[in-house]
Amino acid sequence: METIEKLTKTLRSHGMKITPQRLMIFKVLENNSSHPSAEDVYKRVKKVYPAVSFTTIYKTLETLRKLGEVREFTIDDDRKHYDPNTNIHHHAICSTCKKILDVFEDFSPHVKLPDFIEKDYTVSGFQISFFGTCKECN
Amino acid sequence: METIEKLTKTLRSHGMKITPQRLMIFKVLENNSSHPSAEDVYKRVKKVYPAVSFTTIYKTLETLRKLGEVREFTIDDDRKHYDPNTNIHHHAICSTCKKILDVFEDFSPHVKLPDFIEKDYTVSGFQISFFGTCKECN
DNA sequence: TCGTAATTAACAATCATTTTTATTTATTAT
DNA sequence: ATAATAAATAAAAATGATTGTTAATTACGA
Repeated sequence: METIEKLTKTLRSHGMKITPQRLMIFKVLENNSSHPSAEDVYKRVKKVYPAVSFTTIYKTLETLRKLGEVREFTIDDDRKHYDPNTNIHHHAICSTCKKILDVFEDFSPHVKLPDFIEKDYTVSGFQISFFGTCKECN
Repeated sequence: METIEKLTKTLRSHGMKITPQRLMIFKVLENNSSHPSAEDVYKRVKKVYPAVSFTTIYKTLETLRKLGEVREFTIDDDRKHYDPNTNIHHHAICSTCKKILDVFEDFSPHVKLPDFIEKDYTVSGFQISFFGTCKECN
């Protein structure tokens, strides 16, 4: 099944409208694994859809997040980033160029959660951020 | 050696002035492991030092960060948080009350860094965020 | 095709943080 | 100890990301 069709179904099942803006923003995200900010998304969408507003980008990103279609996260940056890959994975961040690389390794078998967390918390998952410097910036 | 004395020495060695504001902000942080935001720090400092300005809090927090006296980080929140514990440790965040708990477990022996990161990145460290719900919010 | 509620675009507002500027203060040399 | 001065502070304005408001537009069921 096409992912865009899956989105269409999801939207419909939630009684939400299928608008060109939503489809476009979703498509832009699907083809962008560079963890874009709202502004990045806005710029890309604007190329194809010059009349789009920033408000729509923000609203739609929140909609997609609520629907579980994108993951929202912050690094030590002043803006939020969006990731079309909602599967569990981790990140390696270059402290110089701020580029974010995906790390698809599954660490859960190796990371033993401390007992006190298990007792006091209902842990739903964990996220590892590797810090360092990438090849290009070295 | 008192930590406040260590700070005094560090400031002096960097040719920086030892001001009551700096000492107070540092003290507030030392006694606060709840990962306060700049505003949290401001409120606490203001109780003892009512004339303090927000600017000073921000400037001083940046100063302390540059000196390596505090760690700055962001969770999926819209504000930065400050941690007086600069040793490597991890966090457990309650998605309901947003409280942040320290996790002092050393995971480095158990987390095998993927080869491609080792090759492309000079990894300086990693940080694990555990997500879930705390006892009180369950 | 029409009616209507949802969505959008435009714009204003907000919130955290940063910058600017004039005043004050900690320190160093006298 | 005092004065000179470079750094730090307070106050206020500016900025930049994000959110709220409102009126116009549009998707879609009747």
